[in-house]
Amino acid sequence: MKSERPTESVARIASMNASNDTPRHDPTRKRLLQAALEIFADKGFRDATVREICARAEVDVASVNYHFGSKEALYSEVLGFAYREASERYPYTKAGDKSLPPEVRLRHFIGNLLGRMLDDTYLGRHGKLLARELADPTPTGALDQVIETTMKPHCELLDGIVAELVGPGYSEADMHRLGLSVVGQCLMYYHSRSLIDRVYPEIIATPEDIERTAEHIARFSIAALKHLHLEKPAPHRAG
Amino acid sequence: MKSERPTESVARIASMNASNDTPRHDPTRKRLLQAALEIFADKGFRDATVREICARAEVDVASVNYHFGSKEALYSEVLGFAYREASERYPYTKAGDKSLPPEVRLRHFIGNLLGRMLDDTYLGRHGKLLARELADPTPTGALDQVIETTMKPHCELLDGIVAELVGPGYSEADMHRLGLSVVGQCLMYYHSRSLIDRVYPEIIATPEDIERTAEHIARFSIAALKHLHLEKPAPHRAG
DNA sequence: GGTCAATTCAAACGTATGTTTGAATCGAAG
DNA sequence: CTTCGATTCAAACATACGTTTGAATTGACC
Repeated sequence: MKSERPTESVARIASMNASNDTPRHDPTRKRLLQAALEIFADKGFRDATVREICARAEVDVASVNYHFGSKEALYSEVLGFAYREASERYPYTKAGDKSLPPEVRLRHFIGNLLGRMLDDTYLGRHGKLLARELADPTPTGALDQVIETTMKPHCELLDGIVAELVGPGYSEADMHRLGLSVVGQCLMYYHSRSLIDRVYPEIIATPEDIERTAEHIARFSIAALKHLHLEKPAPHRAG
Repeated sequence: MKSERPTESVARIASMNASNDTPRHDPTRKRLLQAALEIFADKGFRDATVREICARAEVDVASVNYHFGSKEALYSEVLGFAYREASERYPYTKAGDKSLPPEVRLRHFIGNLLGRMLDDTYLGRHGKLLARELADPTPTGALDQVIETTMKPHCELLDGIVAELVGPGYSEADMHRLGLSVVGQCLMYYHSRSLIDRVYPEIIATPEDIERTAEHIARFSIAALKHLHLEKPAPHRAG
């Protein structure tokens, strides 16, 4: 038996999205968003409980239903919020600045992306939440919107940089594979952190190590892109 | 109030591990392992339920406790089983054959690793389960053993190939970063599958596409490794 | 056939969790 | 001060889920 309240809350969320984040003074809601971001990033959607989020936000468990309508709707809201905040903390303006050489732009892109994954301050949670959602999308359907509105433009930005570095003569699919080869090197530092911490803990142990890693990824990628034409595809393999 | 049964089951599991997989005719247990592998790979540890696993295996829910002691112990067993089976399906013998050139060996390594991630037949679940565990380790502690006994040797194998291709003059940490740059390109095809399917679905849509992707990763990596010495590290960045 | 250990079974148990409910409280406006 | 909508609250609800329990069944051995 659903009361009328969730419908009202859902409508409120819809108007929030449509108005592109109208400023609101609503301390409870803000506290919930912040607490949820921390706990969802840490534990994922399934393991995070409404009770734990509300305890951290110091509000009553019914508040999630009142302000957001459901745990899922809260998660969707948090995901969008996370992406917007990560973009502020790690902006892509230099990567998008076409007056800079493509090598420099690529370095900025990689530094930003890796920073989001590995920043252990409170803002690193945004990147972590996104990486987690990519690896195991929640049934909320929130990922589709985030990909369309924000991640896709970043993929296109990277495709442009890659195209300048590698030169002409590659299919569209291969151009995409090139971009993914760059991005994959960064994302694995989140997705395979458990392996890295056990096998090679020294390489991202400190902020300096992280910077060295970003520089290494940039160097590896630039070397690959500039010299790809020298490596011929291998002959087709049987079976 | 714990009965004596779990202790007995745990001791049985320990002797299984110690004896290096003594052959056993135990249809219920086998059916549970197989069903659990499928469902754990698909849904992860938390979302998979004992009831669903038992339904698929067509056994009673108490069987998990009887044969394995707990859901966690079942998962640990499945993880080890998954890794052993994946190694049979995608062996690393050619990648480890030092009579072959390092380029060829790297191609085999990458083809194996990517195949595990993207094989949609029943055997692909092994790689998927491992990738999932890497991204979000379960509280079972099972990952430590799998990493020590099997994944670490594969990392070392790759480190050897990389060393031959890149030549001397790099620190140990940088050698590790190089290996990870290769592995990361493969792993992202699992971990970021949700993004790829939405943004660039065409690049791993068919088995032929997957092969092209493996070839691309090999080519990118070989180009990078062979020409890394031509790319100087960028100057230190402020802030 | 009887005995005994192993195995299976359905029901029960104890705990967890998202959601709902109706009352109480709060804050703004008249 | 009263009214009214918004918000918060604690308790309850309905469902889910890993685990336990004691009885029933099975299979091997004598």
